[in-house]
Amino acid sequence: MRSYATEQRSLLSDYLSSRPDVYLTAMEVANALEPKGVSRSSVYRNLLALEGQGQIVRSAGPKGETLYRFCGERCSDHIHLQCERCGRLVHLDEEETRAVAAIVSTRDGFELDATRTVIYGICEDCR
Amino acid sequence: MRSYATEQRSLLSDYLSSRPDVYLTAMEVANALEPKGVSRSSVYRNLLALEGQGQIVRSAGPKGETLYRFCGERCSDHIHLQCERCGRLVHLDEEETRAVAAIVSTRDGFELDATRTVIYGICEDCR
DNA sequence: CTAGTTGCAAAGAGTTTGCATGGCG
DNA sequence: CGCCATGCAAACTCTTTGCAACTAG
Repeated sequence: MRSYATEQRSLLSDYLSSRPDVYLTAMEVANALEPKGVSRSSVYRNLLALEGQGQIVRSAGPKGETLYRFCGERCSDHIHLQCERCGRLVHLDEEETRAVAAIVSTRDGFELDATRTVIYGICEDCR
Repeated sequence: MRSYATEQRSLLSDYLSSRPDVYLTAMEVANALEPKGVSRSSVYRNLLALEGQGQIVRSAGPKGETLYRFCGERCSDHIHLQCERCGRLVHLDEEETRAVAAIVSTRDGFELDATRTVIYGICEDCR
């Protein structure tokens, strides 16, 4: 099953990649693209597809809202921190990520999934 | 505003505390307690209340489902690991948690929120 | 008594799906 | 052309809310 390069897909990709490091709800994306002629269902269908391809990461906010974040290739190899107050996202570097991985591996040989893990806290500016 | 000790609340607390370290959806809880005579709305209302009191932690699964987990007092001082495959929950000890906190604090003075943070990965048994 | 709590049913929010139309290749 | 993708609207799921009846203190 091949896949077609449609106008809507390209608009969606453009929008997401223009907002890296920001967690967006499907609704925000849909509202942003609706004026450009992308239907709600296409947004949902394509967000799912992009998630399957690993181009965006699906996660969830403290209240359970589903959130999507554009994910450059290079984001799969490190953990992210997120400030619970301002939402700022910080990318740990590979060395820091390895250090965390080392800690968790001492427990049941736990193998860290950096893609899915987000460490929450409060950044200095928000304190 | 004081609070009444009702039959429904006690059933809910009993049920939750009998299942520590397990993430439950509100629906699972509601289905389990419905036969005992607790209505769905009471389950939702009391889960919210318990979350406010810090007795349970609300989080979200990979697909965005809202999950609740009973949280003994002692769980607020350390991070949890969760296996993405079997769902097993591992409690890091305070020393390990401090080590992670130290790593993230080098970034923007980021102050770890151990209550909300869950590190995902795959446990040894599941590999 | 009297304020907090419950159950029900209806309303809401967010997401998914069926189907006919349209567009990429 | 053939197949995939789109748009629309209806269907769905999960959660919240209004209101009258109920109950703990």
